[in-house]
Amino acid sequence: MIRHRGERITSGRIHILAMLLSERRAVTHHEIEKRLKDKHRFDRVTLYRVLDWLNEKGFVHRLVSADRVWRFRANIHEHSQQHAHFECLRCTKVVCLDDFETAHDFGLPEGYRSREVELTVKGLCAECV
Amino acid sequence: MIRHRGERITSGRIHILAMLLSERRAVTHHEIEKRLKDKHRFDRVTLYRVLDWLNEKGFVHRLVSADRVWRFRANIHEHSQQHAHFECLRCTKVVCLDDFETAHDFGLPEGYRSREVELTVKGLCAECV
DNA sequence: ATAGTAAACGCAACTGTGTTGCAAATCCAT
DNA sequence: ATGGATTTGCAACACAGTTGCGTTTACTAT
Repeated sequence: MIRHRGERITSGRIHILAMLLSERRAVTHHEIEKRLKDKHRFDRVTLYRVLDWLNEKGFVHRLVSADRVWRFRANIHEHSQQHAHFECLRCTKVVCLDDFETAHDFGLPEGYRSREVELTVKGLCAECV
Repeated sequence: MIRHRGERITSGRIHILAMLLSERRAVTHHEIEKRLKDKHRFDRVTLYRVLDWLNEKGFVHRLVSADRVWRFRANIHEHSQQHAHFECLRCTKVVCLDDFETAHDFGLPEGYRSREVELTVKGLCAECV
């Protein structure tokens, strides 16, 4: 995937992107570190840099939830300007809701320009209900 | 307002709530500190605690934006479970959009329960266009 | 294959937000 | 006014994320 776009390949990028692709939730850097610790041990900084890079290149997207921690998720629909996420109020898990459509007219003030829309639904996930 | 609800009054709570009520944006603790520095100087911790308290008591609400900083805003419509915010991608200003209605069915997974909905529109504000 | 170069990595040190423990100050009911 | 609970300020801390820099790695040109 990465080579196909003519980008530089490193083992970090491969493992991290593969892990994110296999995961349907948005995950924190801790979760990534933990899941990859047998395969490859990364410095925290490297992890952040790889994730930023993946984000910049459009392979993943990044979101911040109520605990103020970045979470990352592989992009399924590229170039999508709409994201919807569910945050569990109890276990803080974040799930991406891929299929949503919004009414687009949310009374923006005069002169304001919308570029991206993010919808966050907070509640309880199936395990925490 | 605070007394009316039978809650304890302190000068911090008064000044901070008054400031938030007079402001139509969601503001960071820095902005609050700056705006109040002639009237009253607070310790950072006190500010956070007052803001948490105001949030718990439902006088204000709290949101985290892309810079991972809490922002606070006085509640206009109490008990509202829907918030909409606009974030400027250039100046990171946050404005609350009070009038929005959502289509309510965002395909939550089986067993998930929605309790709060937050819509964030990212783009450029009038000054940054 | 090999050498050279640009990019990526690891380490250490740093920044900034937000939190905790505790003693001193303040609020408010009596 | 006074006593007891609540708030405040200070110092120290926790943790996510960042920066600088010297070393290593990936790719390119030979």
